[in-house]
Amino acid sequence: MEEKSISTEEKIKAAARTIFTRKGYAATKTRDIAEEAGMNLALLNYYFRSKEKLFSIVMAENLKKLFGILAPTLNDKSKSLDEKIAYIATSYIDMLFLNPDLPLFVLSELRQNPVWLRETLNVDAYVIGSHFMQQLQEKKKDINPIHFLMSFLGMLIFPFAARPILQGTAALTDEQYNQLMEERKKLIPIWLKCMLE
Amino acid sequence: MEEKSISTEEKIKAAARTIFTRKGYAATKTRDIAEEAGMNLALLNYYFRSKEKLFSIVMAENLKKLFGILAPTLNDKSKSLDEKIAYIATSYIDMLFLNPDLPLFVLSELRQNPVWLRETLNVDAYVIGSHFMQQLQEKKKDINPIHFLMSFLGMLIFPFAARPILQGTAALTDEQYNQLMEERKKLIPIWLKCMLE
DNA sequence: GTCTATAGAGGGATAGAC
DNA sequence: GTCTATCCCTCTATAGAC
Repeated sequence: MEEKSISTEEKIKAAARTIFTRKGYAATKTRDIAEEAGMNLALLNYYFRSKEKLFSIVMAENLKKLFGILAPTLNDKSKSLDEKIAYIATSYIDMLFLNPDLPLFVLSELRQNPVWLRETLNVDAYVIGSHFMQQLQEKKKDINPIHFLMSFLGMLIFPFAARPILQGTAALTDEQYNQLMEERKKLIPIWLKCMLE
Repeated sequence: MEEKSISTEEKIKAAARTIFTRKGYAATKTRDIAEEAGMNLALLNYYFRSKEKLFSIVMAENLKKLFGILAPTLNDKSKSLDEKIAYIATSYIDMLFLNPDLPLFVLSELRQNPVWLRETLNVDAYVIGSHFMQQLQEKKKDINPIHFLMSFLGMLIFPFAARPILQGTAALTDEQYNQLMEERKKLIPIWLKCMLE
């Protein structure tokens, strides 16, 4: 409620987001978060009741970031199928550039605790039942549109989830990796178009 | 060295594989492994020196399972590009059916500790420098073949990594999910062929 | 080889001074 | 609001009986 408190609370939340998202719930120590935030451990429990409470806030934010981008575009009836695909490919890769740890974090933690999905946002309505999925179904009547959604997201997300492996084994510099991801903004829509012919 | 010991040792290793692969290193308690193995906690440390030692064995096995399938086929010079793709799609999906937690486990743990890759198997030589990659390069001279590898693996792996989300949001029964994965054995090669035209 | 009991460290949470 | 000191539980690892 005080002036200072807002800044401190935000600092803790930012630190928690960083550490939790990078290491996951179990591997994260509250002491690490405090250190990252540049302050004492006791403040975590002063502002947020517990490690778990802090985590749930971070998780909700991350889920929103990961699905929030998707839902509005998927249901934008003014956009054609191709336009949706091109727009999502670009904006999703841009978002993943800024939040590279997000996909693996969400996939891992959600596997342990699938409850989150229902509680925070109802993805089923806005993703599975979206205008985008209807357009896919129309275009390819004999194939379940979920197939295309899985492939689309897989092509977008996998290179970020597997970045350490890719860079390690293919000996890619950061510049080379970044350039590849830039190229994918154009390539993935081309590929999807071809898959839908 | 005794007769009984082999069985017990294997039981522990199997339990460790299950729990570690499902929950990751940090979230796994040695007590859980002991319970899963149906025996006492002290036996873990009798057969394997520590939690970490046991983990490294499981990790090595999992890495081998995940990449071991790939390497021989990727370098089989008697197989055409299309044959390689078709064979890998089928065998990889079959393997993932049996080990659904494998990809997320390896991706997550490797992110924390990229050392593993170099130590256990040199993926760079057998995957990045494979005959498969050469074939891709020849077929599409103006596109980095890593793009196709990323998309191929993404399309194969993502549906398994995201299974809880998919099943939860799309309200898929296990049968429906399994059928989708079966369909992908044929669809993914068709899609890749089209991407390579 | 297998068990029970316990040592010892680490980490989440709180008390209480300022 | 912020800090130090500390409680207390959980978890890994080991000692020692059988």
